[in-house]
Amino acid sequence: MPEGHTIHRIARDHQKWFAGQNLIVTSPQGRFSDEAAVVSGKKLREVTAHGKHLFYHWNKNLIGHIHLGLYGKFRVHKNPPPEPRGAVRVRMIGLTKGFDLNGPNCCELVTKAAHDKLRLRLGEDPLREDVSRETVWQKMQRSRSAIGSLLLNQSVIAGIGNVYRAEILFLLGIHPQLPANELTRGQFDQLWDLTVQLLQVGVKHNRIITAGFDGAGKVPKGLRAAERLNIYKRSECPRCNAPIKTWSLANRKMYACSVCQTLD
DNA sequence: TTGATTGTTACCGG
DNA sequence: TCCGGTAACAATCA
Repeated sequence: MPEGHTIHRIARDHQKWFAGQNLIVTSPQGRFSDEAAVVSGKKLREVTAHGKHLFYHWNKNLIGHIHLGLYGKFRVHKNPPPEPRGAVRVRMIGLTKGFDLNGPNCCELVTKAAHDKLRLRLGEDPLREDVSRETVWQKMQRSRSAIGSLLLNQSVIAGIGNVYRAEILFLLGIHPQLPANELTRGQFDQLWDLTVQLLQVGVKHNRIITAGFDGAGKVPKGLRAAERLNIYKRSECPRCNAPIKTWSLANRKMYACSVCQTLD
């Protein structure tokens, strides 16, 4: 389900709802039982996000690391919590509400050292305040990989997924197979600014919206899911009606307009 | 029942 | 070392 905007939204919500509280942490279906006991009843200090990774800081050296992968899902509920649905990996209960977590790719307790090491592996997160656009520019300059491949590479930019990749490249008229080191500085700056803008819109509205902006960049309201996107899962270009081509790039399905997005 | 999926990682070969 | 391709894993739904 998630790209970076979802994860940052969750971090923001969980920080607001649970930070400072002594959460009850359980693992109804096991697979996190020992870890749950370690942190249950301890005060949760802070919830942070980097790319698609979530971190629950109980203390300096005791950090919950969650990655949702393709299927991971949080279900937020008011107290008292309902019966667990499906294989609930971990359940946290705060003062007024709590959540169940199903199907995460990763759900573990890590030390500060492991947390730092993991974050070193990750690239720049456009949604974080400590982000460095120059680092991303340098990595792109050094890579002959297709730009459509690099955008999904979490060690370059952390947080972009398959939907944003297709939408960003379409909006800029860049062919996904363009080698990253052939991007001009101007193109890169455009790409970066658009990425930051779209991800921020995503966090604010809790959904991916890349279509229907007016001249002032105002976010449209009341659009159906299919109308919020330009090209992802479409068959015709909304701009020129040309057929949209699809192929596999970096192991995921790429969508691009056969006319608007050309090489050179 | 089948196939697809808003993801990541390891491994292999060029 | 870089890079692309492939498979494995996770859970849900149309």
